[in-house]
Amino acid sequence: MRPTIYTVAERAGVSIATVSRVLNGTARVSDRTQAKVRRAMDELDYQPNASARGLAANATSTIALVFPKLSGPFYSELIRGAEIAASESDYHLLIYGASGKALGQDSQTLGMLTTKADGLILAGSIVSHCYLQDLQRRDVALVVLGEVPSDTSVDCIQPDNVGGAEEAVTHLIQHGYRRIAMIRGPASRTHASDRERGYRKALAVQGLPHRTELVVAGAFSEASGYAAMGRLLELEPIPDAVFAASDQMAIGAMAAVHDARLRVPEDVALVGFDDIETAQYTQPPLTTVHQDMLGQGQLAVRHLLDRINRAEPSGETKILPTTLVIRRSCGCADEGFKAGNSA
Amino acid sequence: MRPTIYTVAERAGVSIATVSRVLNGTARVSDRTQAKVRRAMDELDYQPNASARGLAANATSTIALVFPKLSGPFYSELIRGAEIAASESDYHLLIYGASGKALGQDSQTLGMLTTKADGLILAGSIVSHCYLQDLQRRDVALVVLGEVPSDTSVDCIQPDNVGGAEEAVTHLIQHGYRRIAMIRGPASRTHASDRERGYRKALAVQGLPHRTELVVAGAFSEASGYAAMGRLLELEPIPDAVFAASDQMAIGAMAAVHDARLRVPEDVALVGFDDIETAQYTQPPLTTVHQDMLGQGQLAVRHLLDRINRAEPSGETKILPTTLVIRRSCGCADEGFKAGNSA
DNA sequence: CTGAAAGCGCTTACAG
DNA sequence: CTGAAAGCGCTTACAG
Repeated sequence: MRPTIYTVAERAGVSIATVSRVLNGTARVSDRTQAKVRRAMDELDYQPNASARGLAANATSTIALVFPKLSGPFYSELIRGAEIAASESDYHLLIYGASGKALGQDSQTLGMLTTKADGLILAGSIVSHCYLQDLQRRDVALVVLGEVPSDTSVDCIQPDNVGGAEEAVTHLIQHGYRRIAMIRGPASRTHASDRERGYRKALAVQGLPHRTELVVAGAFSEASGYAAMGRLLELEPIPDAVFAASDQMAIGAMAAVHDARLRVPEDVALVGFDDIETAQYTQPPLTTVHQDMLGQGQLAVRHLLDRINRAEPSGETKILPTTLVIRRSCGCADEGFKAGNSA
Repeated sequence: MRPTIYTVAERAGVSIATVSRVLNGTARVSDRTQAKVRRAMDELDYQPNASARGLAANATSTIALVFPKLSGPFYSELIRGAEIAASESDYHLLIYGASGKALGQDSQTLGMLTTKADGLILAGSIVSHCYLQDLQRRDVALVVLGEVPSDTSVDCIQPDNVGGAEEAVTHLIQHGYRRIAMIRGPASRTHASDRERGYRKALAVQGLPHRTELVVAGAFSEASGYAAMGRLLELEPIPDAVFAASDQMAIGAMAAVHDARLRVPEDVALVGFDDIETAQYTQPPLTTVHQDMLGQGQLAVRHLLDRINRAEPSGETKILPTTLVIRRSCGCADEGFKAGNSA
């Protein structure tokens, strides 16, 4: 039915080895032969079979991107970045969302993915320690996006949580705010504690005291940010600025301020972290720390391809810089949006 | 190195055919043998090779989801829906973003995908007419998400553009608005003209005249919505309500209203279409027509799996219902968000 | 219920 | 520069 490498070889009057060579460019083929083969392929509309290639070459030209749950404001940019970098190298992207699966099943699935793809990118610290070790033992090419158990030696990619937070809080201090609170994330997440570390560091560098009552915990969600801000507004006096460890919490916090008949930034300034798309559209637009998910996706793929191609040693963690995006919630005035946002 | 079906067979003291049978459940195997085989598989931590299976069975258990460009506010929910439905049937999802590729190359890539996946979902009407015909001729299992050339007979899935628009405009009329404008999409898109059709239908049903000066064109982007609203605000009198054919245009329009020192909904009411995530966070929150991208993704995969498994005839187009999400930009009062949005 | 064997469509030493 | 041939790890008639 479908043309195979045999059909092409026959039509071109050469052996299948030769067809394979022009297909892959793995060896010199004379120009004349090459031309004959290409013509035959064109005429037959030949498509090499990916499974056969995968079996023979022991390489699939695909990368699997695994998510804990396929939701949240981040993963779309991540996928886009990964897809861009993958297609640059003629790789394909297999998406797996480990949504509601039991752990045991997950281990099975990761195994399966391992034969469908040449390497795995694990996003959002899904995989428990033992799976990681298991995958490493099997010598699966691997990179983790996000947090990683400290005692494993997997390659991993992270945003600069400490530096980003420090920059945000320093900016608030430069505005003249002195009573700066923080809504932090859950203690279990290293992302959260890194961002708190940045907050403290900024205070220390600028010579401000660190008051524990100004740090309240959230859970990275809007609702938890709303509640946390509620608690901060009961302090006397209320903080003059708040740094939230995620935009979602900042958005919740902003609603709490509105509901208390106060204004951002006049009564309380607010800065978030992440720069999710929504941050541009809050009222006022949210000043926040941009973490480049597109770039992280690209970097993850490129790094993984490196590991697939050269079996280098591993264990490094790459920190991607963040940038402070200044909008209005911090007290700065910005341009509004008719300027940009074309298309 | 890695265990194969031979390793397992040897260890279990059976033939590879038997191992294959318990792996796939394709034929009765006695309980005793089955147990032996399973134990051997466990002990060896055996993972069947996907490429070998693909080659032998001529089926890959994967579906490719192809995007014109992997961006915009929709595709993430679409991917999530597709992934959920795929994993329910033990399929995997291959993501391909036909970003900046030339058309010729795309044809090549679609061919390649065809051997890596058992079926294709084409999102956002990327594929020109001739590719579609080409794919159909090759008998590739196919479903299109979105617009489709009217003279082809591919299966396709669409939101109820006409009905959704009609419901939105009817809601505005019930609010008492009479001078209702529309910001439409580009004429080339059937989505756009379907939504305009719904607008006209609502006016007609409610006995309102259709004034051509109240319909201005946009390009589905924020900036074009901003510009379009600018033109509407020059009319005398200005419209008392505006239906925008996309949320992105509605968001641009809202900014134009603010910049003109007018208020939504007091001076102009506003309704969008799509219900992108941002719509909840505009000020005021945007009333809009929700189109269920998650559901469309799931439906697309299920439909495709049907076609893969039973080679039924094709050509139908499924219309998914939309729902009007009432927030505040239309003039209704809503609850605000501290109620919902937990986690 | 189980096995021997052919075949899926490629890649890649090995010769020449 | 080119070809003959083995092998990748499965599935699936065909026998029994």
